[in-house]
Amino acid sequence: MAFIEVAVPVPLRQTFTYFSDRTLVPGLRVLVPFGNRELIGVVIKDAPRPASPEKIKPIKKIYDEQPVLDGLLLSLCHWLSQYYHHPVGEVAHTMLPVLLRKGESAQPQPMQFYKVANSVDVETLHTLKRAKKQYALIMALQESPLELSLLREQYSASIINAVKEKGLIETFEKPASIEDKSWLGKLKIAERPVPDPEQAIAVTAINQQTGKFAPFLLEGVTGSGKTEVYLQAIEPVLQAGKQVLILVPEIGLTPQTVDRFRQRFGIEVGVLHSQLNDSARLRVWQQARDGELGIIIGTRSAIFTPLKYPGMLIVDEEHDESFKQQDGLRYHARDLAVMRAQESQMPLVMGTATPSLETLQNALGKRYGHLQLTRRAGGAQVTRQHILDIKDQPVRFGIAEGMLKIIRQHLEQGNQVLVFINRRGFAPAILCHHCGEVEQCHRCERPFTVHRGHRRLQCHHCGATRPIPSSCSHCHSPDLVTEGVGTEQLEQGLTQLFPNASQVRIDSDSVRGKDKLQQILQDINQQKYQLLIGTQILSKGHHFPHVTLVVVLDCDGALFSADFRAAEKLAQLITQLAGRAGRATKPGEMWLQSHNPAHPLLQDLVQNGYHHFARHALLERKMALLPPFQSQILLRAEAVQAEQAFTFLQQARQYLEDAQLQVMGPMPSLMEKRQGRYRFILVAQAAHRKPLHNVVRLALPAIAAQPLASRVRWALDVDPTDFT
DNA sequence: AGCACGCCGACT
DNA sequence: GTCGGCGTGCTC
Repeated sequence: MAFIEVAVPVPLRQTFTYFSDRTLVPGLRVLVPFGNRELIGVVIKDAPRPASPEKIKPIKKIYDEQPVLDGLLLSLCHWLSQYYHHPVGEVAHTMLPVLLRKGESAQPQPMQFYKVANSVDVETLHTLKRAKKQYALIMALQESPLELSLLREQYSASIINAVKEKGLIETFEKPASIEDKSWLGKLKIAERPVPDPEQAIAVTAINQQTGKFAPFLLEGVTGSGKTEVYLQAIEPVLQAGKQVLILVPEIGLTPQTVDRFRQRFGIEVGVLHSQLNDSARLRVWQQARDGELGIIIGTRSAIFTPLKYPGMLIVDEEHDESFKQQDGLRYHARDLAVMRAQESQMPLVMGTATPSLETLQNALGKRYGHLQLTRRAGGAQVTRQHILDIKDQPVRFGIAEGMLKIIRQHLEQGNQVLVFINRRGFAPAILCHHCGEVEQCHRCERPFTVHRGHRRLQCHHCGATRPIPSSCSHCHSPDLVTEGVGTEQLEQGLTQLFPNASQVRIDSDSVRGKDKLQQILQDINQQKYQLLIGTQILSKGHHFPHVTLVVVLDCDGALFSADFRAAEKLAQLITQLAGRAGRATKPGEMWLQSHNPAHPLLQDLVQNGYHHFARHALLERKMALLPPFQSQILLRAEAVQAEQAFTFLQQARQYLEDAQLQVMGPMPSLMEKRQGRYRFILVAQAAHRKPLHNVVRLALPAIAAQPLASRVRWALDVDPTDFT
């Protein structure tokens, strides 16, 4: 008889003890009775003899022979639970593919194949000469048998059924087997370009660290060939029979990206993206665990893929926000990559043209190796950036008069124009249309946020509020502006202003659906549209050779946002956008509309580029006592009755009072109300991670035990990136 | 989170 | 008289 500690998927910060007639290794899935239901939990370790053994229930079923969380992933699970202060059972659950959470086998499954029936001869084929598609299917199968799901992707159900009815094809099963490292035999390196000196230096630096924990920031301007560095850096890793895991942003996982890796090495690439179905996902997971895949490319959650032969980790577009999970276990895949690289003693390459300030600070502080690519391949020209002062200018639909003229010029030359609305982190600041002065909190020197509902300004740093003023505190002009324009308003306005230009809107609403985005992007590059209106999505990974003008409308919103990261995000966006437009023969220009053309961050960005901007922004963060120089933990609460959420945080605040911590709030979240619930946040920060986490760890049980804790929805967010 | 138990309002 | 509203208490 053995007592076993099991992590159960419930939001309780504890494990539960069960008994079993045999000892169980950590990481196995087991079925356990829990209250009046049964749950699938993960074995954590042997438990000591419990104080009250009569309460202990038996383990009902053991799912695995072999742990689904190996030693390294299990220790990552514990780390996650500690660091993100999240219930260990939920962490374990999040780390597993959906089907494994439901009790599916983790072993390779026999695969169903279709082949041409033995009875089929030339004559029967002849009868198909009018059924072209059926004929093609048979010919394809004659080439080689195909797997069920693969065949379904290429041929419609009616065609498959038709030939099946005629008895022309039959299924057979390929027994499950583990083809450990089978890819190694197929590995052959396609011809590769000669790296330029900077690329060569980067590749060499990375490869000198094989088998060691070695994080690198690969800071390379757009078009400088970061992917080529990845490709050449992983070459010896693969040749040594080790695996490479590559994380890419949500939107960056295109077939082209995958093809580039597949073609260079001639081996199958495991792909994990958000639209993949559960069984395909499980198969890649299993193949990676059993060493059957050399390269795995995936989005955020791919960081939990087990690797039998861990060789190297790559995080592409390291700065991308999609690496941070925004609900449940709010982990950051880039930070987890660092943990995994450390655990498995392997190099980690984080590549981007616009490093996050967190990573940049680590690189400047020599904790990460810092590799730079400053040269653009193929003589591509830099998009010239300008700032358009819109103080006192007539503005129509968010576009200044002067800007309209420039747009018209580009359209008349038959070029495409991209109008970009920056709504991210949009917190309406109030500023003077005459002098550009922004109303600020005197104590924090941070802009006030307008809260229309209460007709008040509020400082999102200290929580102070005051009424909305009627005139500018600097020049006394009554012409104060707050709100930016929405996409729809802009779209209507542009139709009115440029009736002859066909336009398309690209935001998360208009591109919902699997291939919609790819289709629109294709249409854009075939010049079916002249005016492109868009948000975030446009800045990621796609290239628009016919766009010669990029207009960014609301820069002020980001420069004076209550979200201190808004300026960094704006700079990343502008830089990424600038890299996407134009080409060698058709250089592009970019115009940024602002009431504050002299703003140092904006000036720095336009004149000296992101590289320079980021180093300045770091200095500002340091002076303002903000991340990455301070650690933050955010407590969110939401409730139908605003009062309840507010009071909950107010009470929670008491438990967080500590000399080493600064606690701010509670204050309304930037987006005060969502889905009928009022949302508030409380921010705790400290210069050092340790005391902050210690205080939170001690306070949590008390916070969770508050009567209001079960009445409001609340959650912790460690290292928050989003204050909406 | 779920799920049961428990105590007060408008229905067959 | 019962169905069901959601408050609160527990889960090895």
